[in-house]
Amino acid sequence: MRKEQEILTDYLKHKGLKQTSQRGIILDIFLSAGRHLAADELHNMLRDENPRIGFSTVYRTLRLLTECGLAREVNFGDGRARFERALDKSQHGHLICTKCGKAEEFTIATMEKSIKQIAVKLGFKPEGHRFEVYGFCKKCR
Amino acid sequence: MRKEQEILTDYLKHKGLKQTSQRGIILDIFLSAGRHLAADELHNMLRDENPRIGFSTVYRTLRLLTECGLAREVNFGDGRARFERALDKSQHGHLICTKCGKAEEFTIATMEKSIKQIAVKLGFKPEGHRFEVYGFCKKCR
DNA sequence: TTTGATTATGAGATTCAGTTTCAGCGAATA
DNA sequence: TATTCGCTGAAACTGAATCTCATAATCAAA
Repeated sequence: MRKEQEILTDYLKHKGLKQTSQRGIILDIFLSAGRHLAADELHNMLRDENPRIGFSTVYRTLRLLTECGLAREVNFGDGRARFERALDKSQHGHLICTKCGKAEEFTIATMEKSIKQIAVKLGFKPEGHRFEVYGFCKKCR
Repeated sequence: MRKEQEILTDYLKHKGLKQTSQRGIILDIFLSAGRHLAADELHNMLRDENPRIGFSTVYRTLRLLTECGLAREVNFGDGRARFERALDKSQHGHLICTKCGKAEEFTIATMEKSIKQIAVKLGFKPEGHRFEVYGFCKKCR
């Protein structure tokens, strides 16, 4: 069993929730897909193979994956929540093209440290962050 | 006439748009208010003095202010667009308390440089960015 | 001024993503 | 296998944002 499936299983057990085929399928698709999927995009990807899985379930499962640390919600300012893999991925920022909508990732090693310093100075306890740069990608500029 | 009013007037003239009392009032309230106002919050602030100004107008005017560079749209992840003064304010990040919802600002002078370096390396042309840190503020931690 | 072209306004309707509801369904445990 | 209790899917609902349209207001020209 892949590590992510195990994490989900453990989380469900721990919370007294149930293992269902839908949850397994959704996790699989989520992991195999590229990054930054909106709930309805994932739902569309399921449709062909699993036409009986409803949007609500996809949505609820993405929430579940976020809760148990397998997914992370990101927002690119277009009013749709997107989800990306969270496990084994360090925090990073996104370069979002305002023309074609593509999102690239970038890491800033010093970013984490800077945040901590600022937060400590202001008595703020950081739990997570979001760093997005908007502009034009190589193709669209 | 304050500088901001002048900028709005110039912008309207330039675009062939019309000066209206509503636009003046909304700009005034926007400038006098604290930061990070949602459209409906601003609308509520108007209500007592100007019960005839509709929400649509507030909303459209905030868009207008954003267009002409007087306002900037910020998003704190709760699904509501907020607006803050843009003029004479350097780019900054926000520390957002996930408990009480309060947002503090912090400046990121060194971050600007990092962004530019990264963008250049990836062929990305940055136009603006958003940097938000979520956590617990001094009171709520 | 008055006129006339054109933009602005406000109330309500619409949209759209996200969320909730609820009547069965199905997984887990004994 | 029976019983319990969470899960599912379709549809209804929510709330913010956006659009529509009849009427009102602006402003440049006469």
